[in-house]
Amino acid sequence: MNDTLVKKFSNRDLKPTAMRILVLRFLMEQTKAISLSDLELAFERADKSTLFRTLKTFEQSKLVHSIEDGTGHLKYALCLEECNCSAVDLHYHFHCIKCKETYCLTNLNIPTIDLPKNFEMQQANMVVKGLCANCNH
Amino acid sequence: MNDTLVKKFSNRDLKPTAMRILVLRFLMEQTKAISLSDLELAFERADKSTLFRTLKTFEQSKLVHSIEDGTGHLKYALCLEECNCSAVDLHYHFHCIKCKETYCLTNLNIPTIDLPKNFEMQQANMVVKGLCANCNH
DNA sequence: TAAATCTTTGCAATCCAGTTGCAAGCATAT
DNA sequence: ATATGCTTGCAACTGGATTGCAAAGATTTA
Ligand SMILES: [Mn+2]
Ligand SMILES: [Mn+2]
Ligand SMILES: [Zn+2]
Ligand SMILES: [Zn+2]
Repeated sequence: MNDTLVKKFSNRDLKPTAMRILVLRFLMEQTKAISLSDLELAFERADKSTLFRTLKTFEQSKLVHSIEDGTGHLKYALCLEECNCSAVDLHYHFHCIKCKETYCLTNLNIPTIDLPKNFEMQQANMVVKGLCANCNH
Repeated sequence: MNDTLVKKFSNRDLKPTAMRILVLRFLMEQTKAISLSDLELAFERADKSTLFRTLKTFEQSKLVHSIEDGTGHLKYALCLEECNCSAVDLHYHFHCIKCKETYCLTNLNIPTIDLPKNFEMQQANMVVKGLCANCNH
C-alpha cells in the first residue's frame, strides 16, 4: 500500500481497512467533491451503508470535510494534510449550476466576518454558485 | 386585508389567495428563517403539499429566498421589498448549532470573491455556524 | 348568464437518500 | 486458543420532499 495513503491513515488514527483504502484512493483521484451516490456508482460491489459509514468515519477523523452545496446531497472532499476543520481551515466552495459539479476552492480562505454582537463563528458552509470555467464560454 | 400585504403580492404579480395571505402574514412575523415543517406546525389544518407549493411559488416570485443551512431542511425567509435575489442582494446567514435557529443577516452583504479564472458567480449560499447571541454566554 | 378555461387546493401515494439494527466476519489483545 | 472489539453486508425503516389527480375556486369568453 502506497506511502501517502499509509501516512494519511496514521495521521488520523484510522485503521487502513481494505474498504477504506479503496475509498481514500478514490477520493484522492477526484478534482471535485463527491456524494455518497457517486461512491456507490464507483463501487457497485460495495455496500451502501459501508460506504456511508466510511465517509462518516473519514469526516469525524477530519480526513474529509463535507459540503452542503444546495443540491440536497451532501458532498465530500479530502481535507488538506494539515487541516483541522476549524475556522481557519475553511475555504469557499463552488457549485456549477450547469454541470452540477462542486469544487473546493482550497486557496480561497473565508475572511473574517463582522457578525452581530455576541454571535460567535465556529464553522461555515460557503457555497458560491454559477458557471465553472468549463461551462462558462 | 392589510395594505403592506396587498402591495407585496401585487409587486410580485401573485394572486392573494386565502392560504397565501396566511402564509405571508406568518412569514412577516418571523425573526428567523422557517422550514416547511415549521409551517406545517403553524397551520395544522392546512395541507402539507399546499404549504409546500405556496413556499415554492413565493420563492419563484422572489417573495422569499431559501437557505440551505446544513440541517438538510431548507429554510425560507422573506425577501426585502426591493430584492431581486441577484448577486447584489445576497447576504450571510447564521445557523446556531445550539438552538438550531437560522437567521438572515440582511445587513451583512456578501463581498466580491476573487474566483478562479472564468468562474462566474450568480448565486451564493453562505452560512456561518456557531453560537447566536442568545446561546453564547 | 352560462360555458369554457385556468389556477389553486386537498388527499393519497410515491420517492429516495439517509440512516439504523443486527448478525456475521475480521483483527487484535489476553 | 479464546475473548473482545471493530468493521462489514444485508435488509428494513425513516421522514421529509415531491408528484398525480381530481375537486374546488377564480377568471375569461361567448
Ligand atoms: Mn472543500
Ligand atoms: Mn436571508
Ligand atoms: Zn460547470
Ligand atoms: Zn442559538
